[in-house]
Amino acid sequence: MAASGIGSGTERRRATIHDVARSAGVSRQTVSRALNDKAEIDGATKQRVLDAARALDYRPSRFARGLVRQDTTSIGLVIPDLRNPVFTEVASSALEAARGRDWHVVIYDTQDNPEQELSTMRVIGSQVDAIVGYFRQPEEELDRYAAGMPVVFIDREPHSTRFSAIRIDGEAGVREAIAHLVSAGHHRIGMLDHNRRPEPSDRRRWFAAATAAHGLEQDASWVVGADQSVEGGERALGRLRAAHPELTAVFTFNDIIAIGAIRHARVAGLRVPADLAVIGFDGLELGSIVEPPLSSVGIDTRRLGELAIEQIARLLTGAEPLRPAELVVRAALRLRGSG
Amino acid sequence: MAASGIGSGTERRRATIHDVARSAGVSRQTVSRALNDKAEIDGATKQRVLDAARALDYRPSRFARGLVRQDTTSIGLVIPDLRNPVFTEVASSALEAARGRDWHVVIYDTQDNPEQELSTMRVIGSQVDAIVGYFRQPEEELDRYAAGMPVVFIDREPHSTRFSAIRIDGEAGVREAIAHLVSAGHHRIGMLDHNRRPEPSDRRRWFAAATAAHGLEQDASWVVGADQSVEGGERALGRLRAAHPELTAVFTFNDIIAIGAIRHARVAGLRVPADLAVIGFDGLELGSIVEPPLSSVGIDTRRLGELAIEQIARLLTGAEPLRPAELVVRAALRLRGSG
DNA sequence: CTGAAAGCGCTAACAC
DNA sequence: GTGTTAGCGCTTTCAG
Repeated sequence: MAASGIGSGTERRRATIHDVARSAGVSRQTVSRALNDKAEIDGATKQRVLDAARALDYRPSRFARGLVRQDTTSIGLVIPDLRNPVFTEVASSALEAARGRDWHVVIYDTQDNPEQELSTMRVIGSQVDAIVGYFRQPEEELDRYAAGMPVVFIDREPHSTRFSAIRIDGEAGVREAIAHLVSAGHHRIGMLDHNRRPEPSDRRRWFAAATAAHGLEQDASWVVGADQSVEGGERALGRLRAAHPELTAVFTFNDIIAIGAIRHARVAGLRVPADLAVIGFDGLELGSIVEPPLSSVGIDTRRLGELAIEQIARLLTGAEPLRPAELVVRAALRLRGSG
Repeated sequence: MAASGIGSGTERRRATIHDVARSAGVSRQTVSRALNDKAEIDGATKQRVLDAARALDYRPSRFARGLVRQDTTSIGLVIPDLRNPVFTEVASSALEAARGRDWHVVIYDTQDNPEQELSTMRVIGSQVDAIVGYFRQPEEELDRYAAGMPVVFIDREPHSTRFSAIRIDGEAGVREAIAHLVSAGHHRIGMLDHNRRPEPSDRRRWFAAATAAHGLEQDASWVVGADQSVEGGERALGRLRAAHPELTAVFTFNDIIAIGAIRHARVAGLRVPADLAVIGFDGLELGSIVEPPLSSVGIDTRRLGELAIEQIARLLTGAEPLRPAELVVRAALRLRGSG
């Protein structure tokens, strides 16, 4: 009987601890002891058990094990689109924070489709202990599927206390950005917002407040919606410039859109930042590879991930949860060249 | 005896199906029926059970459920660095393919650290049914920790039949790239390889073969190693140009390094592709946001993900696994502007 | 339509 | 050192 599994038979049943015990001529707990490196076991028996286990291609059932030692926790991370660097950085940070607690992270990509948020919730519900991520569906809908599981939103304000949320506070950062632009002589500043509900975005509100504070011209025509993609930003800036040819600076909902804006500028023969200043939001590493490097109101994604995981931990253990005021990540202006 | 969760105390014990049954005054199986939407149950009883469950904040144990219905499968996806777009695209593709089979994907980021591959293997071993990902550790090491689990490598040639692998075949694509450069008049072509073992990389071998086929000058001085980052590419091109100022084109190990090369060129005042042509490898979406857009020998990451998942499926069910010759993704030249 | 019994695969107690 | 006895929480027979 060769070492590497039965392979040859047509039957497929995974060996259990029982099979190993029988094959090694010991009891099940002896097998368990050998496999889990317990102290109270004879060296020779242990080896015999290990050999038998290997011969049978035995692997313990994670379900049986999880059932009896109630320790492993895993959380679900729900992301709209893993190919979008905005979310990748957050995912990476959450992963890092989770590793620190020996948690497992099951990741779900909803493909930017709200319908999938619900199906994900349902399927995830029976696989993880808590959920953190981005959601667009109404809270009642999500709650229906979440079945009482702890849920932490990212970048979304919950209405009820049923959900926690990590809030991104970019008010001061956006104010900085606008102040910087104004001091550089810009008075015609537009914005490329996202183009989906809920509108207007917080970021737009911060923009409106900041421009108002400087007495800049302000009406809805200075803001246009953009798809969350480079092409989206490119097109949106086209529309904005059509409405306001006198534009000299633009603030965007996120860095991806900002990169689109820079590309539009280049195609249109505008120098950045001389003819058109561009400031994004998020502060992605990605921003440093475009030319000129993107200035941005950036957030600390590592802290964001850590906060989310910390809150989950509290929710899970029943410890005092962090209060909304503590669940905030503040953004700050990072000048890199484009604005 | 009672001993059940009083809920109001400081104790935290999750309600079980038993608690719900008692609270609703029915048996455990009736609860199970209500929760799983089975047919044979009275509407009123069902509602009563559901209410009780909600009141107790009951959620079924995934372990107990998994133990009895042996269906849910989850796989581990091991990635060196989720912030590196090279891996993000692959991860995203694997996720997509896994969703199609209702599999769960637990993702692990080894932070580019081979040590972590092993610890990840160990911790992952008891949490997933199979593993797919990038590894640098020797096979024997990995095998020691993988405990007989199916493992599929990405972009790595296994020595034994113990492991499967998805191979990236860029030979023809690199040949195309070099042919293109030569036909555009380039005869001094260098390469920025990666700088870690095993060296030389396949990509370097393909490069050597392709340049040799065109009778180009060829020795080790035309290839320099680079860190897998934009800065790495930037520095490496500096060294290459120092050795060969007459260089007019460069092929790189991957797109990230290529982007660094483009940046170096800009800083050095070289026009791309007029003074220096740059062709990367991978064909990332990312390449289209730099200026000029990056030409690259690209692979179909979706197909890569799908192949990996398909192979895992076969390994898991005992079906005939795909043969190495079928586990190949071929790369092809994608001209976009930089070369 | 509902309940009683049995067992999924494993480990934590306690025996010996 | 090793085996025996009990469950972990759930779903599946099979009776009623």
